[in-house]
Amino acid sequence: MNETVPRPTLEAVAARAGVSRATVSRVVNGSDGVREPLAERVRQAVEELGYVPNQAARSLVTKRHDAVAVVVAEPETRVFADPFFARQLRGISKELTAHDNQLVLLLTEDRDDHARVGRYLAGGHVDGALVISLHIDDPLPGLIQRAGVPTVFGGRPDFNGGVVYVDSDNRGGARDAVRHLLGLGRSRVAHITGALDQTSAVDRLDGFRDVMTDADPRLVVEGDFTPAGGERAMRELLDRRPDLDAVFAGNDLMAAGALRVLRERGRRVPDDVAVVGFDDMLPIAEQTEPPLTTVRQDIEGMGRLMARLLLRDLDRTGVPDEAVGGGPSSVVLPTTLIHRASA
Amino acid sequence: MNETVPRPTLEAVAARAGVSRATVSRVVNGSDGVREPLAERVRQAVEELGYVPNQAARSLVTKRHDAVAVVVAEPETRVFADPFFARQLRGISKELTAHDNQLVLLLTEDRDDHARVGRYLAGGHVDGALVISLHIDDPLPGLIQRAGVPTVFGGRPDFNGGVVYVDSDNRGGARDAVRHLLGLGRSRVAHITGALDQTSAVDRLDGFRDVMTDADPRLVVEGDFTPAGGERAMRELLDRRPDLDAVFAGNDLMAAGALRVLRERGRRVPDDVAVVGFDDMLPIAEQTEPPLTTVRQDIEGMGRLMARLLLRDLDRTGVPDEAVGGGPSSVVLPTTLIHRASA
DNA sequence: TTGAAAGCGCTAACAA
DNA sequence: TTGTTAGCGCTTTCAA
Repeated sequence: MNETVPRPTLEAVAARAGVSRATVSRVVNGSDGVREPLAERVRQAVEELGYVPNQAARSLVTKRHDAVAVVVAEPETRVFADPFFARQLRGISKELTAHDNQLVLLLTEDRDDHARVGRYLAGGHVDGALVISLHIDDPLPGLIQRAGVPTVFGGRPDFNGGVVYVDSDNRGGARDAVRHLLGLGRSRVAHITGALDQTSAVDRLDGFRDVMTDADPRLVVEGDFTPAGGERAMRELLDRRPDLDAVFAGNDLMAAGALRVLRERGRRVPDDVAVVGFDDMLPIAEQTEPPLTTVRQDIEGMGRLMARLLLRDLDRTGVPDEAVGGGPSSVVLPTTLIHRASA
Repeated sequence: MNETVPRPTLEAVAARAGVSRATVSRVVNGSDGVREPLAERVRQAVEELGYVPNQAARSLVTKRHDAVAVVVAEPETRVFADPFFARQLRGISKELTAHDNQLVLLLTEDRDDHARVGRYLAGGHVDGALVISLHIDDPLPGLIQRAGVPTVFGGRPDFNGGVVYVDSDNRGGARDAVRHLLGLGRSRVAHITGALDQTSAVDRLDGFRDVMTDADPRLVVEGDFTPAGGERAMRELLDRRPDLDAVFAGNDLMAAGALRVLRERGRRVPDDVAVVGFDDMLPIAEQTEPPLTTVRQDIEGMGRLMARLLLRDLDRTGVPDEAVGGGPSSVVLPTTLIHRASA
């Protein structure tokens, strides 16, 4: 099972084709300036020998790796249950693949992993980093900054400073959701927040408060983005304010949990209680009972955009940021309210 | 945002510590044979300069990368909805991390990606590969074999040949599930299979048939491992054989879908129809209504074991397999029936 | 125990 | 257009 056959080198190809290493290198890298008959001979030699360039040697001189680290800063087990992560990853992967970049996945389980990640990024294995699912007060951004690696964050970080991030308009989306509920004639609108150590949850809560300026504090319960958390929160809300007539949940998973509790308690949705979620996570949002009205955000698109911004930045090799207008800037993507049966 | 500061090299550290490059290299790599005072001086220089070894240069000479590719051969969107993937990945990541190996993730979206993956593996970027979620007739194993990269598969491949894999005892687990249903006095036991282009689904079906040797073919419907597929299959089963009194679903997600349909059709679980799943995917299996009796497999453990087998193989550098007993061999992990309320 | 020197496989000036 | 040559930063004999 061990690899034993030594791979052919540029040298070997050159010898076989009867040219110099430089010529082979040119052909292999698609730079022009090699006359066709020669190029063809080289290609044939490459083919015959099954030559594949040694990436380490190439990186050593080019200082490029065509690889990007994706750091998933999720110390909780949420990453298991929440398809959000997989979807964003898929978007990132697609975009990186389309530009021939490799994805090096760095999963950080706990704080100990941070040092390892910092070391890895500082080690110059990758050209850049994408950080998703960052939590408030996470030391990761500091480490990354110190490592000096170009980075794009998924979701607004909890500090300011010239970092680039891609996020959805969480606050605006939340406002839309709540306004929709008010438009339905509801007045006692509750909110189940996400985990408040993430800015997305904080921003959605802020959006809720923007509209419900004088909401009873008992109408807001902190959840954790999981279905179980949604159930727990819903129970608490019903206990505190049995007269509530609408719920805005911080994501669809929690909304699904809330729907279960409402059914269990005999409340009809949307007649007694209208429910709006966030994400439009399919197929979940379509399959709840009743199907969920929710705020759509394009999770895969966010992933793709993150990768695109990073790659664009990486391509401007050597050109100082000032010369091209300050580098890439953060993007906040719009959300859309999707009307289904729950509100 | 672009990296501009050149990293310090071994040379720089050597100069600062007043020693040769060789000595620095020895200290950095923890090989003994450097006297303490000198070693200390080197360590200090490393610290002051913030030196981190250049992995490309190191790989060029050692031919090691301390990186492993994880190939997810999932062309469907199932990877989004099914936590199976994330869980196995987490196990792999933990084990690799514990041994200071990096995880390079290769997501293959469609057949076109195969060539890319083959090229990557052949390119000698990684020391080995882990392949999960392989489908029957997938050309990937062939490509990988040609690339000559040590590989461990997650799940039994659909061909024989000296490949190493880690799998659960799908067939045995299925038998346990069906026998449990029979033990409950059920006789008209149906089976919702997984996607039959994966050996895990085939093996579970075989296990079902081992016990239900003369089952009505109408009691078997092909599903696809998704909740929606479970619903569809359950509807079809009820239409075909309204008198069925038990269902063994190929995984918990489908079981959850089946439970929804049973409730919708007014069948009580387990009174009218007993249901058993597969995976013990938490929290799903615990939160269905009623909680799911299911066959547990240790998904994360499988991931960890795959990584361990690969790394063990990798460590035997240069030693021919014959000398150490034929290399690692495949492992089939036992399953456990978990009793909850659904059967 | 330490250092000098060769060379891993490649790219990129520079020359021809 | 093609070839020659000098490294990229590191490990690893081999000598001292």
